[in-house]
Amino acid sequence: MDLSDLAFFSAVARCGSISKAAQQLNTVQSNVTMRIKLMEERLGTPLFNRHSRGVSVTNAGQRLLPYAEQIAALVADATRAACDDGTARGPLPIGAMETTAAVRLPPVLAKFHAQYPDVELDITTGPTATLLEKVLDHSLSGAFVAAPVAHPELVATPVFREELVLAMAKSWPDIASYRQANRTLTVVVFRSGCSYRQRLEQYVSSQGWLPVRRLEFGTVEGILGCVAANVGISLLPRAAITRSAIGKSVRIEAIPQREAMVDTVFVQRRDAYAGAAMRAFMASCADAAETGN
Amino acid sequence: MDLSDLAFFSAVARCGSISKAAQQLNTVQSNVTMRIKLMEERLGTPLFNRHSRGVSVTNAGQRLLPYAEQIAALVADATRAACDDGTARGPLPIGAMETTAAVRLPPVLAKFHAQYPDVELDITTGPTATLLEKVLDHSLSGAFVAAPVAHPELVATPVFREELVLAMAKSWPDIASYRQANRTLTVVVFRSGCSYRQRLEQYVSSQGWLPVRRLEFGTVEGILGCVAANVGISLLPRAAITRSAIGKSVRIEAIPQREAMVDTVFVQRRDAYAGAAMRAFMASCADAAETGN
DNA sequence: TAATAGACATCGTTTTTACAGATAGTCAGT
DNA sequence: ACTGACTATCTGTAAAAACGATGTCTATTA
Repeated sequence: MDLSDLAFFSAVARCGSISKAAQQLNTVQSNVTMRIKLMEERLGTPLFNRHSRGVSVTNAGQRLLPYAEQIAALVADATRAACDDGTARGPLPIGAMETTAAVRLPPVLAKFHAQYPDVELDITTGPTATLLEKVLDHSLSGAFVAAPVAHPELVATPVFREELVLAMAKSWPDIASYRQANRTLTVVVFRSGCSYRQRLEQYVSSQGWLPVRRLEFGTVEGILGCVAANVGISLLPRAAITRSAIGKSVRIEAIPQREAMVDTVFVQRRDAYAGAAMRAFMASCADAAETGN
Repeated sequence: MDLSDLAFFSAVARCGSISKAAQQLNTVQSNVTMRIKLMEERLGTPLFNRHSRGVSVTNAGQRLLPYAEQIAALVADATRAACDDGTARGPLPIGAMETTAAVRLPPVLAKFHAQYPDVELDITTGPTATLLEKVLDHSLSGAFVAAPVAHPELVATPVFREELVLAMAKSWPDIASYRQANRTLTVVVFRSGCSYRQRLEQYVSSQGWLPVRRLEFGTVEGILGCVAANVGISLLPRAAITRSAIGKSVRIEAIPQREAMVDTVFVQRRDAYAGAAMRAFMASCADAAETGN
């Protein structure tokens, strides 16, 4: 069994079709057919059921599939490990929550890039759940997400600590009045999956502020804009508000410490190879965590 | 990078020589040279330093080596997993301590073989330490060794419990006399690495029986023969003595419970794929552990 | 029911890659 | 300088992979 065989197999399994896999692999269908056939002969067991609308993986294929993926990931790691001569360079795909990317990362990235110009940083923002998935499937080398993270395949290092505060327009009425009047409260939140959103909803319901109307946004600036425009209230890291230009025109109201404090951790796959670029990046983060926190 | 590339690389690294690796891989030297060269080109980093007496791995090679081995092991696992159609068959290399192999295994193996004739059992005996190494490097699928086993990559299942007893010739003088006379005691033991041997030496020294002369043997029968011939005393599982033909002509003396009881566990690699043959074998063991213990 | 479209299998040809063998170059020890 | 043990390179051959065209099967559709 060959590495390209495994790649062919994975592609066919993913696509559920030999023809589609051939396209994706930049080759012709007969080729893929042959390779799969050979593979099946060598293994002595069929990997796919053929039918008129494509193929479906057999039980044997199901058993093979996770291995194929793990092996591919390991080989990728191996090449990285071998090429890694100790100088930080090459691509470094990192994920971050929107707020972290907006508030904490800019100074870190600026310094890091100045120090290691050969590292091609690629920051992807998204909610915690999405980021974790991407780290797990190797499409991100690491990510900044909200604690706690408990997954056997991940390791988390605390980096930042945020105080979540309520943000509302200066002219926003006293919150207590909503409760008394049982008026509908509009909360401006990040898209589903964001852990800050969960905090806010939890807090809102603990305060008995239902019913609630939600407005979703993908960026800090978007949310703050809405808040400033008197659309609703939100829950954001204090730093995200104070450091934003619009932040000056919103009112901040603290919530109880126990519900306000949230740690931002940097997660990586436990088994992934941390190359020089990665190690340097983590060192920079640790630096930032100590000084700027 | 190809799987056979990794095999070539591993072989060269192991042999420290391209020529020797070529022999081992059943191919010619030029071939290996070329493959390694291509590999180095593709990786962009040299993997070996060439000198007149062979090659030595570079730092990059050192980093790659563990991956190469892990990937090879994974691929082997993957093929097993794919081929495994639920019927137990194929090779099943198992390790066992000498005493376990002599006393506990025969009935288990007999029954297992009757039930699963297509499994090619291959029992290797050796001391615990050696067996654990072999399980770790994938040359054994599992092994019966003395508890406790604490290794992150291994899982251990208790199977048998043995009572270790002192064995000596019928005419052997009272042990206390040795201590009083400060005479040299001869102990007949398994070769180094056996955990029963450790127990015996520990017990002997705890009793203040030094000085001691050691005689090493590799088999239960050999040890019992010596013991019966009045050469010395030994520490063995009670069952190993009572079930042996020579056992009738030796005297058994119990030692305190706390030092006598030892568990035999079955260890496997945590990450290895347990095929149908393996699962069936473990079921048989569990059976034997329940009924015959 | 016959035509059709989409999907996999098969076959012959071409291109690429791997292999074996022979030869040349390199370095340490004598 | 010679020798022995290695590795690098070159070359023709053999094997394997890729390609493109064609065949076959089946579910869908007119």
